[in-house]
Amino acid sequence: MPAARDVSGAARPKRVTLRDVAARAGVSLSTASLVFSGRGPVAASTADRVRAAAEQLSYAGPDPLASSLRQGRAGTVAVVVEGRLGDAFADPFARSVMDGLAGELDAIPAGMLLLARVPGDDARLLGQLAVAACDGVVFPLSGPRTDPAVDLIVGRGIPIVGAGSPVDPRVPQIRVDERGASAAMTRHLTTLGHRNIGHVTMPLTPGAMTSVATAADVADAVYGDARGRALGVLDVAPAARVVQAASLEIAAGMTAARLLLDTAPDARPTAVVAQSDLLAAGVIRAAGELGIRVPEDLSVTGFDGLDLPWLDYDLTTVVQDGRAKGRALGELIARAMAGQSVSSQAFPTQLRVGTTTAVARP
Amino acid sequence: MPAARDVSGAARPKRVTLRDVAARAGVSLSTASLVFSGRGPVAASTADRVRAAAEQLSYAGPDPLASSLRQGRAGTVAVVVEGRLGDAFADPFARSVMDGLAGELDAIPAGMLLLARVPGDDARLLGQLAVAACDGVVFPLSGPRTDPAVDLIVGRGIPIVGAGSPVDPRVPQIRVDERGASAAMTRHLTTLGHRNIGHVTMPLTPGAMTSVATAADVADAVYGDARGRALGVLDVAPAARVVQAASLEIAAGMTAARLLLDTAPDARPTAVVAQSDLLAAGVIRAAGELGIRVPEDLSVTGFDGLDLPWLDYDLTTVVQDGRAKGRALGELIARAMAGQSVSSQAFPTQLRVGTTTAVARP
DNA sequence: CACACTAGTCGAAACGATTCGACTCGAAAC
DNA sequence: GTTTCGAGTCGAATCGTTTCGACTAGTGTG
Repeated sequence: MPAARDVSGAARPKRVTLRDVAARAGVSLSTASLVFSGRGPVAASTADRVRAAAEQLSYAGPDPLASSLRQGRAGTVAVVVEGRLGDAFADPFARSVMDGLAGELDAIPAGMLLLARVPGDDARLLGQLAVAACDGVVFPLSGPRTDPAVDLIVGRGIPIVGAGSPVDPRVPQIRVDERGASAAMTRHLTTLGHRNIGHVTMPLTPGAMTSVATAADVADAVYGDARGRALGVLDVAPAARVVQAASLEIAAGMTAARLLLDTAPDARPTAVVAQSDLLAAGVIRAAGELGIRVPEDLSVTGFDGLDLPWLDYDLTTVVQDGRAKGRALGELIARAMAGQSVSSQAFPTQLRVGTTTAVARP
Repeated sequence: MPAARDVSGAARPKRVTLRDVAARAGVSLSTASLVFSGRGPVAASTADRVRAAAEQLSYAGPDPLASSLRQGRAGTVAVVVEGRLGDAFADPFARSVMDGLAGELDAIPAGMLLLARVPGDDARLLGQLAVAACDGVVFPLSGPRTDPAVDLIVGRGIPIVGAGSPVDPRVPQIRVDERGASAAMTRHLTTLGHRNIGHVTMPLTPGAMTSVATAADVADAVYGDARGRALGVLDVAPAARVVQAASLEIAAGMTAARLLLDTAPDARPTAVVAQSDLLAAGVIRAAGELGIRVPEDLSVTGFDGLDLPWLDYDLTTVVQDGRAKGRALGELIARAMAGQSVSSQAFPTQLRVGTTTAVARP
């Protein structure tokens, strides 16, 4: 057979395979395989000969694809993040979850295939999942409550785990009691005497714009954690005015906050529950620009428990350990991939009172 | 053959393959393959029969591993980030590069296999690269100037591209003139009359601690872009005092800045060149805490051109379009994977003067 | 009516490894 | 002296596709 030629016309030498190495070392293909996998008993002298042959032929080790096919495992876990990559990782909490998850995947060991659900192009994610070589799929971040990808992945016989979404009996979860934690936070504020409470939600639906949200909007929310947290607020403060932020960024929190705060002082909420720390930072910033003092005139709360050194406050927030959450997800998918049956687990949060909440002014 | 049984003892039905589908549809294996790949002429009626059979057997499409093996392409590109995942994405500029890169990989199309160079565990990355199924490797972020991984990857016959690192004739680059841009920035300051200039570098070596760096430290730096930027400063201001930050975070910039600023006012630099916008933000913050006014008492410059809405200044900085850089990297690896010969390209930057630099006080 | 051509289909040969069972051979056990 | 055993090695089957070349039947051309 002549050497293969690629489009550019350059001669491409035939690839060296384990067969070539075995031939050169004067052993059988199977023995050579045993040397590289270290799985069987091989005489030291034989092993050396094989390795020497590999060296001479500059054989770089067994082809991952062939190896994977034979072994029936891709050695890879698909991880789906919500939104474009640059946005998905803008949230420090998301980063800490991913960090913990990455550590566990390393330990399996498994590679991490990163897939993004680009807003407005759901088909792309489905297509990628259909052809992706992976042994498991993780949804580590808040995503849509229902997801057609689940059918597809289950159809391929691959285990899935999530962090609250997609909601499906076939998807074991590391589950945070968003609603309960959010209700507890709101109760903290009512206990301080706040009666007029505003709420800034994360986006309730993909492509959300900054807007006032009705109870129906909340109930119909696509994103499960935003929905849960909003419901928690409404459980305790049914009259709360709810504003949806357009993204998780500080600027979005500012914009949303203005909808609540830029009004007559006596109609203005005395407390704002934000669904994330970054949104809370935006609220505080917007308050500052409007001359509203925190916490004297306005109490502000967040969610996640981030370390925000540049914030001049110690934010009252709901602390969850993102890295631990990521690790828990990693352990869950590892067990599922090992064929063990796994079930959803509760993940703890803790209310931490800082300097951004105070008793309501009389 | 009896149904395979896994460790847990649960019966696992034999996997349905294209062969089963073909048999059920009453066509040959090759024809069935043609239906799914859409590569050959197939009668519409035949195609329908095959698809119907697939539906009935709940066949989810060709196995990616087998398909990849046969086609000789993994459909995946490995992307190496520096440091733990949570840290690597803490830098907004890194995120924008990754975002642009992800977009181009989608277009190839290719999956993105994310690998992290965890500090202190170089072996892990090597091991992962040795067994990872991928058609190309991208080093989109600043990494060590030399990297043993290059030999490994080249040995496997896989193309590599980078953004300035690793420095190796076999690695085409999207290259920024770090040194020139940094020198231009420093010249901006000397033109404003600054004579005593401080410099805050990104980590020069893995595991760096906050510390004063000598010219030799700079010359020996492991990380290429930190080295280039520092050399640029020293080109114009050879007497500049150089302090190395321990990370890319704001807090690290603050710590480093104190080493320069917490001193007698007449010995203190009148300008600080920081190697990134986030470090610059830390410098500004540290100055504020020390009662040093920016820009009246101290000019501060950054690098990258991030959008920092929470910073009360318009930072003087070197703007580079991270997303475009990521796209350029994606195009480069795409061409290399297509067998075309590719070569390094220059990537433009632009000096943008903001409100953090002013003429030196007399 | 012979001819070339195309659309449609198929069988068989890869792709590059892993793994199972069988075989050989010398050493230890009885 | 036979039997047993384990270490070491090997041949062959297998993983699930894609693709190449060959084949058939029908269609249009001369």
